[in-house]
Amino acid sequence: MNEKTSTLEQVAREAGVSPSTVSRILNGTAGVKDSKREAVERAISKLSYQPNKAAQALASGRSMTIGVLTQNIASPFYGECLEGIEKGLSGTGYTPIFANGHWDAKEEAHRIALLISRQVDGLIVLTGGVTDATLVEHARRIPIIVTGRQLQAPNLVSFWLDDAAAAREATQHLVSQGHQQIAHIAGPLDHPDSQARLAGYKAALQAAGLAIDERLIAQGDYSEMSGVLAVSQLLAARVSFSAIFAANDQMAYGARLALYQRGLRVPEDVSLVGFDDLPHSTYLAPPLTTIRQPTFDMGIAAAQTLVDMLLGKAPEPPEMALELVVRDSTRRLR
Amino acid sequence: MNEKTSTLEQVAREAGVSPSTVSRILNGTAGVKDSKREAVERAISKLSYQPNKAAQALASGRSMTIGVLTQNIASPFYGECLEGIEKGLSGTGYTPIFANGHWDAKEEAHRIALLISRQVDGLIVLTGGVTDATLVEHARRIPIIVTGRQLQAPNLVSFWLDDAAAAREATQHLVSQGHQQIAHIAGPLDHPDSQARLAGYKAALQAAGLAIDERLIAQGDYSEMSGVLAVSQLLAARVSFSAIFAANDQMAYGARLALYQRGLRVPEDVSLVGFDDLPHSTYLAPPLTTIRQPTFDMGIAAAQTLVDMLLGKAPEPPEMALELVVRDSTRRLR
DNA sequence: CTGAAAGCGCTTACAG
DNA sequence: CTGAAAGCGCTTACAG
Repeated sequence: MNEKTSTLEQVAREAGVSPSTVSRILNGTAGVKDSKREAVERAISKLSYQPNKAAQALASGRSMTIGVLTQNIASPFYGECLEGIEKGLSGTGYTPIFANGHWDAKEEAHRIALLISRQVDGLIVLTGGVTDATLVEHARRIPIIVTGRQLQAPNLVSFWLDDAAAAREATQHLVSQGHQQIAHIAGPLDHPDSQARLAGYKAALQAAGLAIDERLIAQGDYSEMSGVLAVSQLLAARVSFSAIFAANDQMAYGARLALYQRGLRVPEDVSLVGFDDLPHSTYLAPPLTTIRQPTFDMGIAAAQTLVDMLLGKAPEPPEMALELVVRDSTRRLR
Repeated sequence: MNEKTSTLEQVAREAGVSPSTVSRILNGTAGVKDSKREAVERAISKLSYQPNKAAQALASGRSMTIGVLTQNIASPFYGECLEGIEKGLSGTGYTPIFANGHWDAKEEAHRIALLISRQVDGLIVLTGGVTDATLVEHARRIPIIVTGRQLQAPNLVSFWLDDAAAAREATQHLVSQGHQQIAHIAGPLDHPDSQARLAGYKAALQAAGLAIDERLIAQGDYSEMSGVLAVSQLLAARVSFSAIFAANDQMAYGARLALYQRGLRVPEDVSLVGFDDLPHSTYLAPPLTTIRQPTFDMGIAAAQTLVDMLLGKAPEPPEMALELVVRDSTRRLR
């Protein structure tokens, strides 16, 4: 064990050329006589040479890596987006490096600093609580894409979606089906998107001339378990409702289980709407009506936009939107 | 934009000491007079200095990173394990770097080579089709942990669980509830674990003196959709069954939806068992009886064992086992 | 306890 | 088209 790997210098010696030439062949910089190229390629495969990325990064000043800050790699919500980023980066020469912020602004700032000390050439920040100021500061050194907020700054592009409008549309969908008693399971209120979804819910009720009853608003934290508890809370309040709009799919899953355990059928007794359209939502029984987030496409777009910036091109972030997907968990009130 | 970061040399100048001293303070190597330490620490925070990891890796020969090869970061199955690895590594100074193999042996080998060229100090390989020989070869240079196979080699530790025994237990559970017509939804048969689970299913039937009816074995590919299709296929075969054992939870989810769509209740009409115990399975309606994989714990163990190897300690991989978790999707046949 | 110096494995102006 | 040389930002024997 602990064998040494071969170096560029050994390849050069083996091929009878200078290290500079090997480097140029490796990087496709400048033309090189065919005979030498072949000799070098033979030497490379003979020694099964792999360039040392750390040395390349140090010498060139570019690591060819992109830092990606998520909150929680294991969450189904981020998974889709990471796949998109990987896809968007494939073929560009850049490799993603993932880090977890764990929904903690301090931790996020720390992880970003760590990514930067790893010499990432660009940064993709997926939501989170790190301050705008921190991002703007980092953008002075490397290009940044950030999702889930609106932020204007040089060398930084933000992707933002209108959560309030989508929440309003989701609620409006229930209203249009004749529901008048519509409960809401809110997400953590320190998340801007939870606030927006709650606001959209209220706006839709008001627009329909329906009263907002605080007893029909339960507080969750985006976890499945909190969806279960929210339904208990709602039922305990003894204000009847025929529909629930949950601020994310995971809480909708929890709500669905809680209803099931109490013998309440979806959608016969209670219509249910989620938010996110996680991959699993199609497979819920019944399939869940929800707001589709373009997470995968956003991952692709984030990657491509960042690469454009790295290449000095003007970034052209595509338009993306949230959309209501009607499936079987909602039905007209009879 | 493109500001320069500060370097160790600048810190040294600012603090009025030599670069060597700054380096020693950074690494805790050798003692240093308090007055100098303070001066250096002041300089570091004044310049908000962050060491360049690429340079550190090059100079020291250690990158303090661990390569982690998964098949699919976005899958709920790997997510848990990655969380475990992150947790097991936290506080050790090592950072994980994730790569996706996409269930393609060629791609896996390529990703591993890429991780190694990134100078990772160790490797964790989560299942996959890369050959034993490739792993053994790489283990000559860096320590490796591999899951999902039994492999003996120097500088390499493998974690293996007895899928066949667990599948047998799952099936036996159904038998003990009086089920005699038990269907199986198999996983992709080029996966060793799918084969083992199928074998365990058959073994349990034989042990119970029940016939193996090939019409009750449907072929899936571990995806939810294939679970949906498998149920169609099973139903089309017109051989009655009162229970289904799916080779993974995702296919069980698909099966659950397909049964729902046909008006078949779980567990009243059909009992359902999965395999994996994904986080979501607790929230299925009804909560799914399944085989629990210690994915999170395995992630922790993989990380700790690898760090032990890196520290020159004798690795002591803990014992881990699969276990049946009985929830509400199975019931005694009446 | 501390510094000067060599070296890690590359890239890239600079010459030719 | 190609090579010699300097340099990227660190670490670490080697001296003292």
